[in-house]
Amino acid sequence: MARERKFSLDELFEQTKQLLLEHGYDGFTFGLLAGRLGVARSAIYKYFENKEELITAYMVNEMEQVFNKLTRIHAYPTFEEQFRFLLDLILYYDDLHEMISIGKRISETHPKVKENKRRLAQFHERMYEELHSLIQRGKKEGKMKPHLPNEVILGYIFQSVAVPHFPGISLTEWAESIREIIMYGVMNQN
Amino acid sequence: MARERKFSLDELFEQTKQLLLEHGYDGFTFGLLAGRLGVARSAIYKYFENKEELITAYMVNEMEQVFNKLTRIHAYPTFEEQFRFLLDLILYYDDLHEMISIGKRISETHPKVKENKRRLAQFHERMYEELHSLIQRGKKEGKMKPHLPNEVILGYIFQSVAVPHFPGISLTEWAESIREIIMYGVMNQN
Amino acid sequence: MARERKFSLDELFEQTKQLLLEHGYDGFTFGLLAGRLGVARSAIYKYFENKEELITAYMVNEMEQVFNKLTRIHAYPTFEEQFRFLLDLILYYDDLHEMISIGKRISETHPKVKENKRRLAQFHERMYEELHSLIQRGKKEGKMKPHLPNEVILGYIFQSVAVPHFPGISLTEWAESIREIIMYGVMNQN
Amino acid sequence: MARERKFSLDELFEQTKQLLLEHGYDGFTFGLLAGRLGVARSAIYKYFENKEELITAYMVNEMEQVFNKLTRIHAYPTFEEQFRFLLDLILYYDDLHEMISIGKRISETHPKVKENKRRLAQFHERMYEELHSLIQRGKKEGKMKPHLPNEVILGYIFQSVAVPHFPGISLTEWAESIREIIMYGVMNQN
DNA sequence: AATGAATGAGCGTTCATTCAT
DNA sequence: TATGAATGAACGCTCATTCAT
Repeated sequence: MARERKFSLDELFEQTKQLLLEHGYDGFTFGLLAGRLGVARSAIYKYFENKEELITAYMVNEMEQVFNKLTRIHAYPTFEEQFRFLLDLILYYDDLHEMISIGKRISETHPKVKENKRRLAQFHERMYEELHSLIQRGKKEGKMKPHLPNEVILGYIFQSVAVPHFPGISLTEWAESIREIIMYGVMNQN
Repeated sequence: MARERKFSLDELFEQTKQLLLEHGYDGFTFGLLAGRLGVARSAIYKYFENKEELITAYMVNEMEQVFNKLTRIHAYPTFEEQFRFLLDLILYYDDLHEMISIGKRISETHPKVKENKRRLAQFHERMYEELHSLIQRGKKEGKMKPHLPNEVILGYIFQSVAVPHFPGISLTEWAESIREIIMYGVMNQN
Repeated sequence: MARERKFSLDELFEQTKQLLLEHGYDGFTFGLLAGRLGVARSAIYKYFENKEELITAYMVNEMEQVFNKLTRIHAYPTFEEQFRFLLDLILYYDDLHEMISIGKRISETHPKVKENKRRLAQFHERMYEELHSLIQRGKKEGKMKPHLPNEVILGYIFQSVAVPHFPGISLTEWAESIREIIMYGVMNQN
Repeated sequence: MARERKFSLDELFEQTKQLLLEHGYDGFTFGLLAGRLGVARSAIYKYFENKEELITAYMVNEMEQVFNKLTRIHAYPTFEEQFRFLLDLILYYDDLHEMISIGKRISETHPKVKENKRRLAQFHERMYEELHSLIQRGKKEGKMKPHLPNEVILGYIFQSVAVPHFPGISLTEWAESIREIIMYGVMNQN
C-alpha cells in the first residue's frame, strides 16, 4: 500500500559517513546526500528533522558497531593480546578520530539531537570504562608504566591514528612503526 | 590625518586564530571575526581582499614566530637537549598541527594568496629540514631507533600535540607524560 | 505532487527582457526580477544557476523566435518584398540590437553559459548568412549600390532600429521614414 | 597657505570620460577614478557630493565643448558645407551617443544633479534648434526630402555613429559609406 | 512516502558615502 | 585640502528548512 522506500537507513548512514569524511561537517549538505541516494532533498526530512539530528544519529549507529566489536576484547585472555586487539581496532577504524572531533562541534538545540548526544556520551563513557580497566590491568600486571595518567594514555592512543600515511611507506610498515612507538617510544634502550 | 583604528592587526590575528581553532576553516566567517572586533564586516576588507588572504596572512605571521623560536635550537649542544627543546616548542604551539592541516585546504586563486602560500611552504620546508637533521643526528649517535622511518617519527611527534588536555590533569603533568611516551613508550621495560 | 509554481518561465523571460532594456546588464539584478515575479530572490536559482545563465537562456529563447520568423523570408519571391519583410522584422524587434550588444559582454565561465553562447553564436551566424545572401541578391539584381560593403549595410540596418521614437510621430510614420532613409537617404534626388 | 590641489578638474573630467567609455555607467567607480588621479577616494567628495553629480557635471562640461564647436557651423555659407561639417562633427564625437544614453539613466535625486540635468537639457535643446534650422534650410532649398519629419532625420543621423566599425574596412571607407547611406540610401537609383 | 516549489538567513564581496583627524 | 577608517546597503549565491500536493 504505502510506497516502498527508495533508500534504506543503512545506505543513508553509509553515504553520510563517506560525505562527512570527504567534506567535513560544514561541507556535508543534504543536497549532496540526497544526490547520492537518488532522492529529493526534502525526502530526508521525513526521517531526520535537521542536519544535526541526522549526523548525530549516524554517529550513534557507528558508535554502536565499534562498541560491539570492542566487547570482543574479552575473548582474549592475556593483557598483551588484548592490547594488540585494541590497537588493531583503532587503526582499523581510523576515521573514528575525525568523527569524534566532528561530533564535538555540534550544538544541541533540538531535543532529539540532545538525546542522540546523550547516547553518544554514554557509549563514550562505557568505552572509556572498558579501556580504563584494560590499562588498569596492564599497570597491575607491571606491564605498563604506572605513573602515566590513564587519560593521557588513552588520548594518546586514539590520537595516533591521525599520524599521516606518507607515500613511500607501506601501510603495514606504518602501522607497525606506530605500534612500536606507542609501546616503547622512539628512543633506543640500552 | 585619518581617524584612529578601532582594532590592531595583532588583535585581528589573535581573534582569527581563536576562531579558526573553534570553528575550523569553513566555520570561520568575516561576520564572526568582525563581531569580535566590534567593527562592520566590510571594514576587514580594507586590509585583506578576501578570506583566503586573511587566513594565509595570519598563518605566515604565526609561522614566522614559530620558526624564529625553532632556530634557537642550535644554542643547545647535546642531542638530548635539542630534542627536549623541540618537544617543548611543539607542545607550546599546540595549535600548529591544526593550523597546518587547515592551510592545506586553501586553494590559491589570488596572487597575494599565492605569495602567502609560497612563503608558508618555504617555512615548512626549512622546518622539516631542521627536524630531519635533528633526527638524523639522534640516529647517528645511537640514541634513536634507526629502523623507524623519519617521516613517521616526525608525523608522530607533531600528532602528539593533539592529544586532548583532560581537566584534572595539570598541563605540566600532561606535557611530561606525552614526552615520556614519545621517548620511551607506554610499556614498562624490565 | 509538489506545490504549484508561482511563476512561469514565460513570465520570467518577459520580465527579464523588460529589466534588461530598462537597466542594462549590470543594472539587472535577481532582486529586481524576483520583486517583479513576487517571489524570493533565491527561488530563481532553482531554475538558473547564475545570472549569466539566466540571461543567456533568455536570449536563446528570444533569438529562436526571431530566427523562426526570419526564415519566412523565403516565402516572398522578389528582392523588394524580401527586403521590406526584413526591415519590418527588424523594426518590430527593435530591442534586438540592444540585446545583441548586451550579449557580447557576457563571459562564459560555466558550462551551461558556454552552451547558451554557442547556440546564440550559431543563430547569429545563420542569420547573417541569410542577410548576406539577401544583400548579395540585391546587388546582383542591380538594386543595391554595389560599392557599399555588406558589413556596413548590415550594421547600418540593425543600427537604425535604435533611432528613438519621438512622441508626436506615429509609429508607422516613424517606420516609414526610417525605411525610406535607409533605402534612398535623406537627400532629394533630382 | 591652503594645500595645493593634487589634481585639476580637467584631469578629472578627462579620466571620467575614459572610464565611462571603458566601463559604462555601472562599471565607473570612485575607486577607479581616484586611482587614476592618484588621490584617495574620499578626496573627490570634496568637489562632488555623489557619483551622479560628478557624472552629470562632466557631461555638462563635455556638452559645452561640443556645442561651442557646433556654433562654428555658421562660418560655412552653403547648406552642403554645413551638412558635411555636421556629419564630420558627429562622426568625430562618436562617444556622444554613448554618453547621451548613459545620461538618460541618471535619476535626479539631489538638487545639484537636478541643476546639471537642467543645464544638459538646455544644451540639448539649443543644439536641436541649431540642427532643426539646418534641416529646415535644407528642405527649403529643395535639397532634403521635405516629407521626412525633422526629428527622425536628426535621430537617424545621431544614431548612425553607432554603426560598428568592422575590422577589414578602413575608417575612412566606413565614414564615407555611412555618409553616403545617410544622404542617398542603400538603393541604386536609375 | 516522496516530491518540487519556495523561503529566509547567512556568506563573501563591492562600493558609495560619512567621519574624524 | 586631503586622508584613511569605518559603515551599511546591496549583490550573487548557497543551503537548511518548510509547504502543498
